Amino acid sequence: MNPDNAVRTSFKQQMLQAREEAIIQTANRLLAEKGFEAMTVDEVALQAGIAKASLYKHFASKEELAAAATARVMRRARDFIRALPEQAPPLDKLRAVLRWTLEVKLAGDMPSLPSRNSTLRTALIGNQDCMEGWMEVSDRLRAWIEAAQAAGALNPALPAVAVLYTFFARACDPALEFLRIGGRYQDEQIVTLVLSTCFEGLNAR
Amino acid sequence: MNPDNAVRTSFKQQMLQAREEAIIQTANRLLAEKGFEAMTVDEVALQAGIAKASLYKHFASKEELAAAATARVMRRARDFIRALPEQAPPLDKLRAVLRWTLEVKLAGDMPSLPSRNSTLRTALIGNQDCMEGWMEVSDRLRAWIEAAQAAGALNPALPAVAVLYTFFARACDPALEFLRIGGRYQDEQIVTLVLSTCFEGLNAR
DNA sequence: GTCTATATCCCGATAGAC
DNA sequence: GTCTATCGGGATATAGAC
Repeated sequence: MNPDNAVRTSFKQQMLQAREEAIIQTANRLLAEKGFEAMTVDEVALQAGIAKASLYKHFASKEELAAAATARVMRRARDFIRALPEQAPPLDKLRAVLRWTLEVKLAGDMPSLPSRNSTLRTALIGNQDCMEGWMEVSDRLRAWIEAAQAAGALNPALPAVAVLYTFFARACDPALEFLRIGGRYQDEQIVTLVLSTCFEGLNAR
Repeated sequence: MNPDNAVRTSFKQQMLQAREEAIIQTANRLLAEKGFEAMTVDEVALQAGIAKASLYKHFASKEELAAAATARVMRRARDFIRALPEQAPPLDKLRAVLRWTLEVKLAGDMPSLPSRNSTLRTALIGNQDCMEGWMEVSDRLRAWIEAAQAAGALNPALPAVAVLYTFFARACDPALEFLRIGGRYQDEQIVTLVLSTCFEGLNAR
């Protein structure tokens, strides 16, 4: 096997992977924009500059495509979490993760998936990348939550899992869109507001 | 015109209105269960025990049907708000409204409408009942929010509109479903947890 | 107004040539 | 693997009899 062959193969594979990444990015944006049900495979293919039949060579179904997009954002979250300084206070890290989440959502990059659709749930659970990312993210956040509670920074009366779910729920909080549509606040202010209401609550202190 | 005629007409109209209410209730439940896109008119008609063509005599489109369901829940919210004792502390009333909202959601009676679908948005804005209910609810809540802030009960640093949107957002908070699926908490505990995280925040006090 | 039956369209998925 | 062209199913909406 001559080297040219190897080079050409590698190049081809790189092109393929790049195209696949482009498809996933497009799907990701459309999922964020209109949700799983309203997103059509035609639109993804069109905006990705590829024929629909070609897309189906990469992903066996619309559900698998959405799962790939979900796995991607899970990987991004995992990487962000891993990159946080180990010795920082847990509460700071949790705030940083929530800030990151809100910024991704405001950037239009947070896929919004219905928790009700059963076929999609199956695809998400069946996707190993997706599940692994989710589990690592959950485990690390839960550990930080419990550490923050032990340190007296987070309310220890709340079950850790409830805090965790509260974080996840903020990833699809429509309050951000409401505030943006209102037009009175910049994205940075919106993030600060939601961070504040989430951690400090609505009550006066 | 003899009285019998009037009675019969009134009776017929009552029957019609009752049937229409049944249709809206069914749509409301399905909207809560699976959302606007996944809900089908066939299913609404089937579960309401009516032919689809008959349903379309009452509502010109799927969007108008969803708008009617939305108007209904808006009316219910308005009635609940009106019935609260005028002299109660604003914060108590706000907590009562949020509690009512969460209980309605847990009961499967809170229609979940995508904020992105443009045709649905048009129908909602075009529905006078829907808009009137929304405006009255918003106005009353905003007044209570500002009063609570003036009384030092709610954080005065938060814009009242941000607090308002936070309330509305809780009406479609997936954290409730997550907690229920987890199976470790009863509905009453879930309501208490979300109320606490919303008003007192996640931080220790 | 209610029904059965149907029109019409759109979408997910595939066939088959290249 | 990519394309054009198409299938098959299901959804919204309507026709027309009663």
